[in-house]
Amino acid sequence: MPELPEVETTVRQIRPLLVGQRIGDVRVRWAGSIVGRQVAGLRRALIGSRIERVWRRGKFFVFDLCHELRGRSYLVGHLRMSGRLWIESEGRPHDRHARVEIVLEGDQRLVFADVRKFGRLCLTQRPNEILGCLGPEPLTPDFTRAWLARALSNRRRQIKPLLLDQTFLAGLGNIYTDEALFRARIHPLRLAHDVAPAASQRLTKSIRQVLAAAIRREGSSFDSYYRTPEGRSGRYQERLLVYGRTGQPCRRCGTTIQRIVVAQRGTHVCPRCQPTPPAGRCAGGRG
DNA sequence: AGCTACTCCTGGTAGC
DNA sequence: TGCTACCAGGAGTAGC
Repeated sequence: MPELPEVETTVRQIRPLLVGQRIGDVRVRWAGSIVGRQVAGLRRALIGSRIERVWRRGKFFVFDLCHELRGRSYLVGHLRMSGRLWIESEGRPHDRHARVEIVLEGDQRLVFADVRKFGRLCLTQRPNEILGCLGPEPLTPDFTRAWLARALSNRRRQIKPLLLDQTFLAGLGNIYTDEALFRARIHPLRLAHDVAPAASQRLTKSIRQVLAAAIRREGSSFDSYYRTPEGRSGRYQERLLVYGRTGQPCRRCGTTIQRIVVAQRGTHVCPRCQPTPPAGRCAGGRG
């Protein structure tokens, strides 16, 4: 599932092919991919616009657009579970999961494909209405040990659902949350305010490390859905320490990796490296 | 504030 | 082989 590393990889690969291009046409093959199903409005705004910038915030990708008559607008998108972006020749037969196609100059098109149809595109003049509520970016200087320690101390909430909350920290999903918690030796059910200072420091570092390493390997192709825009599988799944390793030995201590459910999400833990919080030090969920 | 349950979806797979 | 049933999961929302 696309998380920060997969979206970053996607943006890096499509950016050089998109910036400076003018949009010639837009084909919406499934209106549900457009927020509010405003297909006509989306087409009107996009056709004739030039793509000025392609960037990422959390798991969102953003195209800054400029139209000679209509001025500036922003296409903000989210890949959710199974969304993909790539650029291909207009001559190719369309992919059966293509939901939106944006026709560019030079006989090329940008394809937004999405098997499970959870992904969304939103055209807006005010991207901050979508992006403004996101927490800090974990790979920028505002994400520090001091910030995380203070933010955790304020929250009475299980650490895993907190890390998945995009308004708390932007970009982590199920895979990299499990990986970061394992590396920091924190059980996912531990209450945020109960994470020890040393563990909080390890967590800051492990979040940065796991995301940076995953970007270097172009993300994780854990299921068959994620491919880079250039058509390759990610290579970080080979490095995963707990995610998807239920029943296999922990790479650190050899104990069998367990799968539990936390906040309705499949969650992978090493019961020895990530000891279960004592009773009263974790809320709700089962171990 | 923070929990659970439900919704949106399809492809893959288990069971018969 | 072919059918049904169920599951995964990011994020939004409702209800408690």
